[in-house]
Amino acid sequence: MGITGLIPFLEKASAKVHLKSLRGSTVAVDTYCWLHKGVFGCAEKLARGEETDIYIQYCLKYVQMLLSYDIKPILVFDGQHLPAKALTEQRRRESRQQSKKRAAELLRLGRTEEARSQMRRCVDVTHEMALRLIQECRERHVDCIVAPYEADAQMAWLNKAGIAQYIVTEDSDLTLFGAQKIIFKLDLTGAGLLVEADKIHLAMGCREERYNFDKFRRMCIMSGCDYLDSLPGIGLAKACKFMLKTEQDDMRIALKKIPQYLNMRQLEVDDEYIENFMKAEATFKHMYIYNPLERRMERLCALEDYKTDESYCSNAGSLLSDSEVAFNLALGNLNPFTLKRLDSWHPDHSADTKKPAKQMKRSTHKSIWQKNFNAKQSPAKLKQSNCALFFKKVDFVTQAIDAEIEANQRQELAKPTEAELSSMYSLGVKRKRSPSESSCHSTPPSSPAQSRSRHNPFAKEAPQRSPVVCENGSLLRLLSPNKQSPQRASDERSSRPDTTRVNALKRSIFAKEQVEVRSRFFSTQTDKAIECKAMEEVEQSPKQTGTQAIKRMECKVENVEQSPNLTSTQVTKRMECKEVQQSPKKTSIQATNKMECKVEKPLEEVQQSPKESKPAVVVLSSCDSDDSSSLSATLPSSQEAAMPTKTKTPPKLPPSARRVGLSRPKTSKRSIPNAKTAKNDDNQTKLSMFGFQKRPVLK
DNA sequence: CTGTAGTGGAAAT
DNA sequence: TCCACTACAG
Repeated sequence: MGITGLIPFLEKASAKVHLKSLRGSTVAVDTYCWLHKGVFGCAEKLARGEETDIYIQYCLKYVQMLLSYDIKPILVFDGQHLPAKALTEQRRRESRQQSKKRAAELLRLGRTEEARSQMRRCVDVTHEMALRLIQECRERHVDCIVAPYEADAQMAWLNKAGIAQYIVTEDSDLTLFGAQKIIFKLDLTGAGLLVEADKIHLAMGCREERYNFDKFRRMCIMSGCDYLDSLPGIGLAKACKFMLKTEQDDMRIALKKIPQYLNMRQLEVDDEYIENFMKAEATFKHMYIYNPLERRMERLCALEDYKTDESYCSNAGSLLSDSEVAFNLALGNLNPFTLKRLDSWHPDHSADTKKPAKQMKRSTHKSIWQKNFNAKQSPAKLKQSNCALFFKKVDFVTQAIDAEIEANQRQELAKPTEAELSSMYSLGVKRKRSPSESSCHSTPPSSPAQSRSRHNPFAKEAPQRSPVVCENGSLLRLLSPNKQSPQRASDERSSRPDTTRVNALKRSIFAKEQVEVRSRFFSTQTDKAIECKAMEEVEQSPKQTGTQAIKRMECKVENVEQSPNLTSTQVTKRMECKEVQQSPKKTSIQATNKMECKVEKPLEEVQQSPKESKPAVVVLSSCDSDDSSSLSATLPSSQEAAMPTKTKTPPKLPPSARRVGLSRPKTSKRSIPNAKTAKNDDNQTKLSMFGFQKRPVLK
């Protein structure tokens, strides 16, 4: 449900966000989203009526994650169905029943796969399931609240009242209820998409002074929402166009002008549509919510605020006459539909009957059900936590949480700053030496099983000692002689013994000390074999792409040297470099002249595999006036060995001197047109920046 | 060409 | 339910 296409439409009002930047704040959660996803994991069991708590554990995982970032979660649950939605709910229930029957039949026929898919369709999130989660949350001192009607309105109110600064949901309707900061698509790594209401004008493409929130809400309702289908042929784009065109505030008049303004003569706007439009708008504004501080039901916005006629509020719910019932409903003690009593928890007399189980993390935030809860505290807290380097010592009941928060903080501290990142330019190479390499010949390709484990970020490698880092310049020169000057590189090509000597030296050093050399790739004979393969692909590239501005190069490098004791992570066996957006106009010399390498660490990936070495994107970018010539190599994942290490930008040398000695490989009978030679050189240059040597000339 | 509407696959472990 | 993709209408 929700508004079709609203999240993409709000792209300009949204930004990626991570929970770590929300420390100290309070987040209202649309728990139905979590429950629904959790139910998916155990759909079969539930369909068969078996006992399971998989969905509970799934939700608790999210709760623990929020707590670990010192975020106070408030779990919000749906309450009664609105009369407007009763029909659709009825239909859904029937469809689920049908799925259930079909699933049973398919099972009898032995068609398990099909039965499984039907079972997924028939599972429903019941209030009993919600209550189980609520009970688990109570033990953890995590606030829960059941909305009288829709959780959306309840969360928007919590946001408006300053109790929750953010809302976590998957339902785009939240924006229409007037929530200010909404996080969509929150995942278990803590990343999500933040949509801010005060940026909506950017998405609508209108100046801030001409924008008001009503325009946006009306646009969404026009495009079709839960309470009103759209007029045929009207979607978000047309609705937006119309709302920006009209200055008429009275929708009863404005809506009549839709056909005229949108040049859709055949469109008919009848009075029924207009009435329903007014009702839908009132539903979003005035739905009943529960105010836990005052312990009473209220409208999300007072009728007086909009001078709305109460007759439009027939879909906005009705006030429960018995405040005790309303209170217990909000606490989750009652089944919202039958009002049957299922539990009798009361915040005022709830002693901790049980001691917390081992490792159970408890929230120490103030409860919204506490009599002295003060909503104003939270924004202040938030303000503090906005400081990038703000680390607050949290007085947690359990050490577990404290430790986890500290771990998060350490992790962040360990991340290089932007300045540090830009000063890095080389690939860090985490090398592992395998015995087979002592012969300086390329190792045979690893078995599929092996390579799979290397590609699996969760695959565990043997624990390793912390690497000793070498930044010694002369050692670097020794180890990586072909980087120093083209002259040397070409010398090396002509004199094999040199290379072997260097390799032998490298090996001895690697064997004796655990050294991580902060340099670009070493070039070895093993590498040469790889390079040959890579170069073949590079050669094809100009041919295939011709004069296209964007070339893609993929070099697959296999069997790079390994050294088991260097880093906590893995082995380089395969490296994929993708060249993107390489301007063909740039000559190799230009490109070489100003080429620099930068290392970027995508934070999300770092976050995802904190224990693994950090994945890196290596960007070799030309520093020419325009940035079009850049080469970025994405190392597929952390266990790929080529890892970033710090190195200073190499000294600038005159163009000729800085050509890193790779002449165009004159393989085969393929004659490459002159026009393409430059490009080819360019590629070679880039390869050389990775430490690849010239492809041996084959005659 | 733009925008809407319809279809099929994925969701969790 | 949401997303990506495609077909179709204006």
